Amino acid sequence: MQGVSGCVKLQPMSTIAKALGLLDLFSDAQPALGLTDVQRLSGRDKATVHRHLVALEQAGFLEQDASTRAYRLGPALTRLAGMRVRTVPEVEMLRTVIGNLSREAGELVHVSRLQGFDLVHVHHAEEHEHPVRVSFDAYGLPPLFATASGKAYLAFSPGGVLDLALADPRTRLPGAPAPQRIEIEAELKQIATRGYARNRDGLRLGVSSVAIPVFDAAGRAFATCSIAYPTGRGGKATEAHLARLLMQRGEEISQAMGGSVPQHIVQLWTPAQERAAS
Amino acid sequence: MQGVSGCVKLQPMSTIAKALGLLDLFSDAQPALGLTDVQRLSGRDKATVHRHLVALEQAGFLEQDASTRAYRLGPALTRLAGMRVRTVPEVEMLRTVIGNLSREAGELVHVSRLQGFDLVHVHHAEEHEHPVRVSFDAYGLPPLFATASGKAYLAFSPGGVLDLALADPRTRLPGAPAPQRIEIEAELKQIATRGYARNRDGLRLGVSSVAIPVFDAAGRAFATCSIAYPTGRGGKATEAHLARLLMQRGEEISQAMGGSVPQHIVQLWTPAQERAAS
DNA sequence: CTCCCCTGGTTCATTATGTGAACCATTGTC
DNA sequence: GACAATGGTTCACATAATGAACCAGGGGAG
Repeated sequence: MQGVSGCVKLQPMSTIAKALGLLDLFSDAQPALGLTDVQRLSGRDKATVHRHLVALEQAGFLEQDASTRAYRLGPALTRLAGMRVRTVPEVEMLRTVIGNLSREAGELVHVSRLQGFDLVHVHHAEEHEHPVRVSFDAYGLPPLFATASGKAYLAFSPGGVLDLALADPRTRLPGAPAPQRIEIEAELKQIATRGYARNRDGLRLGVSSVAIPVFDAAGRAFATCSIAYPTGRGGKATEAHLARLLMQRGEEISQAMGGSVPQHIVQLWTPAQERAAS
Repeated sequence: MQGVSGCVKLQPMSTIAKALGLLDLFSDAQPALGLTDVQRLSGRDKATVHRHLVALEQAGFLEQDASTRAYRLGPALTRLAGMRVRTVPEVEMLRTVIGNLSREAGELVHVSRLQGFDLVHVHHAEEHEHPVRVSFDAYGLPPLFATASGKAYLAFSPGGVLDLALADPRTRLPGAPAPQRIEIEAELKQIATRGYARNRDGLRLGVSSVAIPVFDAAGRAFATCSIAYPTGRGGKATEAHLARLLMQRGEEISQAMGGSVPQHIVQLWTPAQERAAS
């Protein structure tokens, strides 16, 4: 029954790859696996699997529950991941994932981090060949309420944050009237159920964008990722398309920055059929 | 020159262990290593090291900087660590590390998490043989200002938290007068420079304790770990000894819960001579 | 510019190392 | 008490890891 895996034996997979591959069998749905579970899922021989599991356990990548004998992810992972987050600059962590997103979206992608109520630029990527491009200022601090990013952040933060943001004049465009609390609340609620925030010509004429929050390890929004595009490039369909790409990459982006997306938002971002195919 | 490593060849280290061992060469001080760096540090052959590095990279445990060709810890670590934090209950994550601490301290060890200003019990360990033991109530919610844990948390949290805590009557013993702001501030400052909080007979007569905060991935205090002992068991020397054990394990404890200790506090907790020997 | 040394990376014969069918030991269920 | 799970171990076999020697590029120093 096993051994009929579709892949051709091009270059004989290293034992290291095989062992590390076992870690990918653990999931949110199945966080603890017994020896035979792993054996079944991997399709490899039981003895081999066992030796690999022991090796991974000795390195701290797995740990074994004393009573059930089941294996689960080990403490070395948190240790090393912590080190990575501390030592690798955010820009580096984001480069590939944001680059890919920009390439597949064909538009400008931004990541900003929140400092107080300022959206400070972290990284951007513009890997496309459109002759018409959106210009931007990496050093500007756009007001929260005038951007998709700002609204994405507020929509996925606890209620108190909105109160503080409304009280701060720097969160709106200079000269603009204070946003109506009731209207904003309705819009944020929409965003929270839709999964992403949008903005059409709100900050600069001719520039639209969609945005989602980025979550830290505790599941709190602390940054945002947005795709900006010339409003002329398309209507509702374009927006929906870009938003979908963005949400598909949402989990990857939070993970790249050392965080993780709360489960209920993962479900919001992942269409049911895609989730089924994993 | 190599091969003179002191360890006897009891059981020939698996290639998996060898490869995973390479990850331990990365540190806060040296977060990026070139091929020859790794080769030197590991003492293994260059070709071997290279194959291992490639295997680790392909699995996402390392990534290679495109320009410098140096390797650094990869994104798979944050992905798996996030999964571990989500799926493994806190109690499980803490069991071994807290158990060890209790064994070496010979006293009761507690971990509590902050929910609002309540210290809710997460896990405890009591791995010792003293005939005299400290009893405790896992379901009680002791007032912040009456415990070492509470003060440890406040001392390592931003200033605004103290204001809120002072305003809340639940943070003090029923019937007790409100703490004097100026005195509390002085004590917290002491704790912050000393590295740990202490309590002698403050909550219950005959029970003393020392405590440190536990930090999340963003370096914010969100829980505490304390050692409780009968006041009669010793004086200042005992307290200092237990506090030292606690601080030595501090980083491990935060890491076990998926967080990491801010660098300046690691230095506070680790005596200079110990840091040199790594 | 050439030489030299130091990188990162690759080759290929040798053999140590990982492999897996068959085996044992426990546990729990009918 | 038979049976079917589970986790774990053994040992002959051959696959996959090893490392000395090799290549290629890049940056100083002279």
